[in-house]
Amino acid sequence: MKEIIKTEIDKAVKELYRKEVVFSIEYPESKFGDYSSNIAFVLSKVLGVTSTEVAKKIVDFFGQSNSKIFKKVEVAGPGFLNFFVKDEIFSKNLDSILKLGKKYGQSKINKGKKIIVEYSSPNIAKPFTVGHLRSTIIGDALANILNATGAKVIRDNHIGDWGTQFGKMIVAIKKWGNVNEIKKSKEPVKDLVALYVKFHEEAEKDKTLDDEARNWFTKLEKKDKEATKLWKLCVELSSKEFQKIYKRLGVSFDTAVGESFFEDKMKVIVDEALEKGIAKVSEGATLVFFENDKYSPLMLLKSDGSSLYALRDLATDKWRKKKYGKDVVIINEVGAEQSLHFKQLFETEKLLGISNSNDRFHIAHGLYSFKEGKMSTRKGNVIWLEEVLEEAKKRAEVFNKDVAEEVGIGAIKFNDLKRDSTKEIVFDWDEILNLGGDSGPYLQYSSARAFSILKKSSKSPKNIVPKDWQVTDVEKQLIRFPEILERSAIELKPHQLSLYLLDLAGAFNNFYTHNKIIGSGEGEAYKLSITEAFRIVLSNGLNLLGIKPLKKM
RNA sequence: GCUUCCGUAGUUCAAUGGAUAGAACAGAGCUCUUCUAAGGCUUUGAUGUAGGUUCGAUUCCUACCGGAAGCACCA
Repeated sequence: MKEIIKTEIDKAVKELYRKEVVFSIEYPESKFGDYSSNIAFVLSKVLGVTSTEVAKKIVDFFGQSNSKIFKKVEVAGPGFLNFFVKDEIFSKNLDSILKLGKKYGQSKINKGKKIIVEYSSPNIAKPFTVGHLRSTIIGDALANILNATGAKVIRDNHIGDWGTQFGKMIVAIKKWGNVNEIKKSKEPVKDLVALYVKFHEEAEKDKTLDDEARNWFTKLEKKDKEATKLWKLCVELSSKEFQKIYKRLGVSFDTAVGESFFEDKMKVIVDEALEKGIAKVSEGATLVFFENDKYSPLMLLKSDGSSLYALRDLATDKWRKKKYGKDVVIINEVGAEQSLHFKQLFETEKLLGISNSNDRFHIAHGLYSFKEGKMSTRKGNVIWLEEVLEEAKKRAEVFNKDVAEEVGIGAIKFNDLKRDSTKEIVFDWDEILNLGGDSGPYLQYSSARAFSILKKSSKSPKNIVPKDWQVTDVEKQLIRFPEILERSAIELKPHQLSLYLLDLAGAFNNFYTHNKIIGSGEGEAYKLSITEAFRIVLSNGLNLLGIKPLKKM
């Protein structure tokens, strides 16, 4: 719709002034019309005429042109152009919603693009905690949204199954653990984490432990048999645990290649970087130094010759470009604490010719912070994700018990998706498991409500507008969905979609309380078709966010 | 110390440089003999400070104050 209006204005301006200018279309407060534009301000600057003057001319133009889409065009304030859209546009839009169903709102703005969305990416040997939640939820929604705008999306779980932490694990298992007991344990991952915590406690006292751990990782990189065996054990046990959680969250991936996979693809990169003078050896370690010390140096190899994750990331991206094509766009959904790492990484990739500045993105999310202080795996004060899911489910039982799981997950996911991801969240059970107000359950409830209305009605929806029908906010909101989806995709911000769904549901609930379908008046069938359209759009939106629309609640 | 991100109602969050800064929660008051009241309707209440750019600044720039994160062998 926005595009249509933009074209109309463009035509008018070209005819009146023979100019091409960049301007915007906005959704104003409802009394200022359905759409508004700042075109008069922009033109006023270019032409040196007052904005009101320009605005008036454009209004006159539309007044005479007998527009097919505008009921009314007005000048307001210092030169805003307010557009009132004809009522039949909205019912025509209902037609396309009812006809297209699940396809309504899908767009082609990203058609032909290949996009890798890397998200979740847990570190094996560390617990799956609320910390991993944000990346998993936001990344999944982002992937869905990009997919719905025509991109070929590759969902990539870049599992952290390599690195010094495995040296630590191996030392801990050998010193304080028992392989057979771990294998038999009901919660092997918790046992592993306990060992990981023990390691850090002991390492505080005994500094040689860290050296020992680094040694073991070096051995692992050199394919030492014992090291590899213990490493495999950790990886297998953790993977099982992760699969369980992903299943519960309803998240899946197209590929989940661990960091270890890139072990044999790193040497070439180091050689190339050294040869081109991009990397230098300093104090025995290999590092990339940046122009004018723009960023602090990026370490590729430790002085003992073992690799660091920056190098593995370089190898990963090089491999991705080879596998998926040079034009593939790579998006990492990773916490904001790694912002510097990604800046260094992107810069280095540019120097090495792996990527350019248009095809690498870091979507940084703020961290969870805790009232009780920082959460740290190393110290063992963590909140396990499973705990959170269970608590959510328990709280959601105040609704229909049959859907407690879906409602609980919906609450957790939406809590993350409704806000701009850059901000940090203070972990607060009441906030995260919020079941009322602006929440996932509210949307699920609205969806169940619409389902129920449609199910219980004896009539079937008919999209024929009754006489004297006043266009409602639901109809006006419904028409916005495709634009919101595109905006979400362009800005890489799922919260735009979330907030829209809240507005939409609010408009519907309001509509519903004031438009009960009773008796056999001529408006009933039309009200039902609005309800059906709402049901479709809300379901589409919730599915994109990875939240289950419910039929019953 | 340096760098990055964030400061908006009592609280949690919105606002592609636009109009009277929107919601939700909490508080006050209404609202179910009618398809889901876990709803809906009223109502109280906010841009950290000081400058600058602009017709117009929550948004951009500068300084300061406050919070978080990062800064060479973790990821």
